Amino acid sequence: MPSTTLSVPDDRQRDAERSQQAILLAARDEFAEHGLGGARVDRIAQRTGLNKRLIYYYFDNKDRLFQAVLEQAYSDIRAAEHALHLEDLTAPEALRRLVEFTWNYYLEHPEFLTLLNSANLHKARHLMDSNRAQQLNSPLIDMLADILERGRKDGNLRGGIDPVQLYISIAGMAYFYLSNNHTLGAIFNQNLLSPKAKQARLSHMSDIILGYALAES
Amino acid sequence: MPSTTLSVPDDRQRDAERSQQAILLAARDEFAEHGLGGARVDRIAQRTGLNKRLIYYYFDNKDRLFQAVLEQAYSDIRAAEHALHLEDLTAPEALRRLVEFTWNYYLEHPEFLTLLNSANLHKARHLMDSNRAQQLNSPLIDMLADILERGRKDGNLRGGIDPVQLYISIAGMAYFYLSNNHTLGAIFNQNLLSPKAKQARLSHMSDIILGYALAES
Amino acid sequence: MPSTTLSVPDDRQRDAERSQQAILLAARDEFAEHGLGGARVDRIAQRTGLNKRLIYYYFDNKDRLFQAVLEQAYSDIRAAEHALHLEDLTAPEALRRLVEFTWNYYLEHPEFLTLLNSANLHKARHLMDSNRAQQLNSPLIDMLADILERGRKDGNLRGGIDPVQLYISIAGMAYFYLSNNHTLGAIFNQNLLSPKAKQARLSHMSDIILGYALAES
Amino acid sequence: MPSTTLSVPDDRQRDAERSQQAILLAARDEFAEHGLGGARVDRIAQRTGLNKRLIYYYFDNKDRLFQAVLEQAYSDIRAAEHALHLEDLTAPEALRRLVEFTWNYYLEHPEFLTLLNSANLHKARHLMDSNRAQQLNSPLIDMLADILERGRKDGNLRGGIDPVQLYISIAGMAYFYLSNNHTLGAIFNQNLLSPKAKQARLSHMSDIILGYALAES
DNA sequence: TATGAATGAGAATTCATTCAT
DNA sequence: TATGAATGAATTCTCATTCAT
Repeated sequence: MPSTTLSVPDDRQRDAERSQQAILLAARDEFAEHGLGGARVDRIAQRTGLNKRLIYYYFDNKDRLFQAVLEQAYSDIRAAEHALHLEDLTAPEALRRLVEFTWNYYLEHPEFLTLLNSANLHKARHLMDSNRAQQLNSPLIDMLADILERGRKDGNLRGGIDPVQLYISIAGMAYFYLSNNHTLGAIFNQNLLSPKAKQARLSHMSDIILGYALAES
Repeated sequence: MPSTTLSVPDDRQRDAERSQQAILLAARDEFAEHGLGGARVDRIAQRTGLNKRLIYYYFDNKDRLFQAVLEQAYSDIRAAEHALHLEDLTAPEALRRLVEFTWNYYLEHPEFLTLLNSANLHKARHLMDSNRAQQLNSPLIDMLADILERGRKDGNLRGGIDPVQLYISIAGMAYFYLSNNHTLGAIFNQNLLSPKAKQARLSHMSDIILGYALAES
Repeated sequence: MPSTTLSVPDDRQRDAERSQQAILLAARDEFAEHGLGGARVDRIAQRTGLNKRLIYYYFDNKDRLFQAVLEQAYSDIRAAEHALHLEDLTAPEALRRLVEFTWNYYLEHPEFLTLLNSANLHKARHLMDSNRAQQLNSPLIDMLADILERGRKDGNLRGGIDPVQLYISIAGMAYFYLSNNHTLGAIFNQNLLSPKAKQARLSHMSDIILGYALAES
Repeated sequence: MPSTTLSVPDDRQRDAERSQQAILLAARDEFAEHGLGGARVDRIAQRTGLNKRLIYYYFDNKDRLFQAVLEQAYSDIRAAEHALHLEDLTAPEALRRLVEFTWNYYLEHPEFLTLLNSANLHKARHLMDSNRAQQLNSPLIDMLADILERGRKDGNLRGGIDPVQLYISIAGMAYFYLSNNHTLGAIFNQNLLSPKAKQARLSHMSDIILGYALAES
């Protein structure tokens, strides 16, 4: 009567897992498109093809579903950050790589940006209620601190750089450009997402960050 | 004895104007707090003390009200930008002043940040439908281009800097810090809005921007 | 100081009269197009170019306005009926003339049909509340009775025809065709209002009525 | 023991069907009493005892509900027409039977008349949007054409009668009397719906129609 | 006479959520 | 686990009507 249930999930469990993932994905897209207030549980159900009732079965209510989506989003980006392996590069190369990574991740995960906007509109309440809080902690800050320290020692980065400030600046330069691309595009009357424009933005960001961090020779 | 009648609007006009302004202010706060989807017309009416019907009388529907709020927000920041008079300063000083202005404006007008987030969530549709579009155009870009050109000529700023890229970077560094301060605060477990933290952020931003723009000596 | 006011209306009175007529006309069209429940006081005001408040000033409320419109509509058709002078014709010609008149009046006053529909939807309550009730009484019934009697005496119409029944039949054959032309057109998939179709309808109606009323020879 | 399951729908299905029918019936009465513009969704819900939300669940909005009501009304009268079996009668008898049927159907289904009025007020838009359009097509026209042809061949009906014109005349004579009975009653100051009056009306209609259609001997 | 501003009661529609199976 | 039916509480928007001048 025991117990292989944990290691060998039966079909029902696999279906359950699959349903939850489908809901999570559909909810992520819905919340990203419409925000928390504009998202519709009905639409999420439609997106999955599953019954609306199931959403409540697995996630209790809309707010908890949003919380789960946020947790997943953070979990995803943390996994990507872990895969970076900046420690194998010189400090300046690592810094450049970090700028590239940030830019590309935001570019490839536009939903992440709007989800964060929504989370902040609600004063990060959903994150603070989360008990998977540990996954919020970015390893990047420690990695960045290491890089900065390593660069300082090697003499190819200047000293005295605050890793948190630098991280926020890198993220901010990418984030603002992409998150606000619609209003910026309207104001400047130009397409900020053409391949050329995207390339130019990354160059500019790298120039600024490395211009700031490189040791003066 | 006659004739100040032109400069002194009668009560009716004044009331209409006043009512519209009151609605606009209340709506701004409501939209800023809750986003477009989360805002409630009822609450806006309550905030003004006026009848809900009046909101529809003057603004037709929630979307047009949001549009009017955005127009006002842009109109306000453009007015502040006009008052800057950067042309009286040296190029490096003007640049530093611009960074400060951006930072302080966002700090003092947190509603502006969330309004822009909402506008972008809706793909800037409300701005594009606006026929007060000219007020979107920031004079800052031209001012910044002038500064950069002046600095290059005077030999105290490096050449080849794109004013649009630089503007977005300045704005982005301030915007991201403030707009996302709740999630960032949760992640870093620190208060980003203490006086000290705010001072540190402004210093960092100025350092980065000026470090990038100053001519190498 | 005295008194020509009754016979020589001053400008203000003329304006007042003109405003009331404008409202009445606009209201007639609005009620005819949308029915009593679907009519909008705002739209009536817009149609006149006058202020909405004026409608209430002159007509108290929407129901009384509808009542006034109905009274006017009956007054108009009674005036047209009075102008018929059927007494100058032989009985069969008078009958044919009456069929023609009915058909043409309905054709030229489509609003009359929908107004009557609305009046009946409300169980003629507005007419019964009217104190201009006398204008409801159609002279046609008496005229028709005279014709039928005259024809019987002259031997060119059969006897024993009830004028009320005949009147309702004439009216009904015209009314139903025109009032229900949209649904009939949809069912029969043909245009009932082409010149040819209208001509055919009038012929058919005359045939039926005269076929019924003419004395067998 | 198994297997009547196919013929006996389970409770859920039965309830859904029953709810929809209840809504349809209540809506029919509400629309018939007040017209489309005057009908209230709230009242329809109250009439059914069901939740108002359910109306939208099944019928989307008020206009589509009205459309469904119209479709049902047409479906009902078509079913009654199908049950007539006029082909077993001689042509004159069939014609008389048709007049009687029309009169009695309108008399027993007064809601049908006001529903049609409303449909026409809206220019039959709801019917034209219906994709159950085939149920609009009355078999009566074909039946009537057959009768007329049969009568002509048998020599007991005159030739050259247009079935559409005749159908509209029969319907119109009944419709107008009943649909406008309130205004007619007010004008003629008599009760048009007393048993005697109803009998007289049917006689008159039959006289007119048969007088018109019978072959002259 | 005429008008723009303002309102309360409602009316259609929506939405998150629960029921029953 | 999964689902269609059902609901109460909003929520946006409307409408006839009145206020104040």
